[in-house]
Amino acid sequence: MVRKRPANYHTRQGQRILDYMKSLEGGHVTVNQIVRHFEDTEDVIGQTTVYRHLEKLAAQGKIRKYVLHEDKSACYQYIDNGTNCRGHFHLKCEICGSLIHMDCDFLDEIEGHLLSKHNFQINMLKTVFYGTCKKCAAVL
Amino acid sequence: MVRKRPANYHTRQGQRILDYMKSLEGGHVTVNQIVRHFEDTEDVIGQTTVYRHLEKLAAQGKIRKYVLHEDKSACYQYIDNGTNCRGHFHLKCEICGSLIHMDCDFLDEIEGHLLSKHNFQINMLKTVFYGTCKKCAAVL
DNA sequence: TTGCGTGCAAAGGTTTTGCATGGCA
DNA sequence: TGCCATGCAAAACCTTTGCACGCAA
Repeated sequence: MVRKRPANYHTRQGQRILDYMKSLEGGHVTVNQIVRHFEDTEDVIGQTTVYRHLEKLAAQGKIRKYVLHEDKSACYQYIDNGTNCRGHFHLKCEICGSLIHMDCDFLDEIEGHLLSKHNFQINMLKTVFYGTCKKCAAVL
Repeated sequence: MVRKRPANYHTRQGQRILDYMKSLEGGHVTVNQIVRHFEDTEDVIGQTTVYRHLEKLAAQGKIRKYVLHEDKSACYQYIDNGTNCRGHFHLKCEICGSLIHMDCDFLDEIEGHLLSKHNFQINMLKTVFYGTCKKCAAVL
């Protein structure tokens, strides 16, 4: 029998990474930025460790991973558990990077359409709509 | 003065790549798949050449480049100016990993709603709907 | 002939993996 | 003590660039 353990030891590195992600208050960072941040504080954490923690946190739903086109590397962002993200979609601006939470009844229409017409059960927690937000569209 | 020449020589490789993209009838391929395709036909084309042609074709608007999250490499798709210029949904099954691309008028509704109600211009090339496909839902 | 096209090789960058060591419980 | 976590080094990948040679016009 394969038992999947929680296996979440409390380590200095794990705690520091989570704390740092929280401290960003919604801002997004790349793995490299995280590594450099800890180098600056002389509290070095190996990049392999950073990758592995981010992967774990993303799987737990504590952070979200983005792959923005302009950047070559992925961006990660902490998700505040205080706000319940279950009932809405996320809009990610590809230009300024801001994440917009969309609470709207239209959500049900999308969900219903995909399920009834395409037999597809959408996962709202993971799905992100990419595009251009109001502010950035105005500048263009 | 910098003069940008058209500089479009007609070559075997360029023609074969364009023909192949057209033959896919809307399907996606990666650079690797293209290279392997020509290896199979014993009409080998270097991957550098493939990259450069795809870049050129994308700049000309003849093909579309997708950078999908989970995939490591970019996907390219021929754009049929007659029928296929509208774009489509991308549904990614989180269980079996299959990518479903489907044309549906509902796309316009989503686009319109996000723009009119939320001032958000969605980028359908980048947006992927995550969830569970029909087959995998049946197994669960 | 001119100069772009081609493709090998190598570089550049991100992410993953192997493995010996370190550290939590 | 038993595992998991860590992090160095190396591998695995994708994409771009340098350069000599090929080929279209």
